[in-house]
Amino acid sequence: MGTLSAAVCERRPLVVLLGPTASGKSRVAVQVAKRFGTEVLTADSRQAYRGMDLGTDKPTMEERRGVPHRLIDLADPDQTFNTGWYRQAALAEIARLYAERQLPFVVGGTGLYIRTLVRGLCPAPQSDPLVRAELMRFAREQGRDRLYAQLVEIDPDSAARLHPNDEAKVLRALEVHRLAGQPLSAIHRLHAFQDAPFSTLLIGLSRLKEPLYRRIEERIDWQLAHGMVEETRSLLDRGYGRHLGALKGLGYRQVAAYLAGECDYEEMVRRFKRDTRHFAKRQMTWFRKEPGIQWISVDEGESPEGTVDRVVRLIERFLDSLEGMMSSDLGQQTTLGEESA
RNA sequence: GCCGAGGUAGCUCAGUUGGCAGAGCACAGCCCUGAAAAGGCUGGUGUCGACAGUUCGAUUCUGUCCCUCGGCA
Repeated sequence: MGTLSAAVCERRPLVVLLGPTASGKSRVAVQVAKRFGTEVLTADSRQAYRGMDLGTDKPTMEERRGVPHRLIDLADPDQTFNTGWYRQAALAEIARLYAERQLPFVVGGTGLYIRTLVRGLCPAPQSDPLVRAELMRFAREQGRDRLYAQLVEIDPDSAARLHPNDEAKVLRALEVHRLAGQPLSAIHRLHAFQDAPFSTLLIGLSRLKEPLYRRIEERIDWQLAHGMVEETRSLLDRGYGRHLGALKGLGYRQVAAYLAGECDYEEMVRRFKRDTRHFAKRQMTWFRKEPGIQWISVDEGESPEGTVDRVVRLIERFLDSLEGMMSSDLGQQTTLGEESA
């Protein structure tokens, strides 16, 4: 049975808990979800893959403590999970929760997924394997510069924005042009992340760099001690090759290189930790630019319960503000999150 | 103690036939609209071990000393 009033539910509230890897989101999230009698909607591009559990730091059944976790285990490692797929699945879960009068509570660190959930995804056509394969072959045979030259020709605005070496994005822009018959930059211009389908509260969990990096290393040591190498080996044995996007994720990539004899164990650990630190840094760069995040900085001494309380208070205040809104405010994005930004 | 090799960026090292020192990694900053844990861009002043000599000029050549690592004692 849900906890949202009809009035609040109509305003389509959406609460997001985000932060860099190893900031402690998952643990806090379970407690927060419990307090509001709701579920956890994961926003994590890697936890979407089945059979990739340890390496993606999926909470165990025990850790979930009876709180349903959604949007994980949606795809097999040889499928290409992506932003569009995620968004569609997430919107379906959110609609279901509203029907049950429950608060949608999104938790994760994949910045793009969160952004497209909160501000929409431009209506460009989804990726087409055939077109993509053809473009990749062109790039391989003719070189990146020739690929980029094509983009300069058909979509100079996108080309100006992208570096010739950024093959993945150059490829995508060419793909869209071919499928949609118009440049990606034109589609972006119309969209510009202007959708606001929800009244959103964004809560960010931050930690100082040093303690965060230490937590990252500790988690990796734990993962390796609890079967990370075996999990990777088992994926490879089942025929999921290293070229797959899923196997290019943190940890799996480094362990696979080690299993292939490309480096020794110690070097693998070093790279795993280093690349994860770099990733956390990139996440923070992304989140810093994201408007409206209300940051909670967690210091080392704080208990998880303390953090939970702070998050709960923010959410209660947010829900109260929605309760008090006139119906004419419907559809407007709340600015609660920007007050202390 | 003797012989050999070496002391240059946080680390590993390159280099300057004498002219304001440069790579990789680490680290830092940034970009991102269906691959996003992916992909991409940018950032190098450090008593060139110390002191003295030669020189217009020494991190580079010479001498002495200090330190590190091998080998022999």
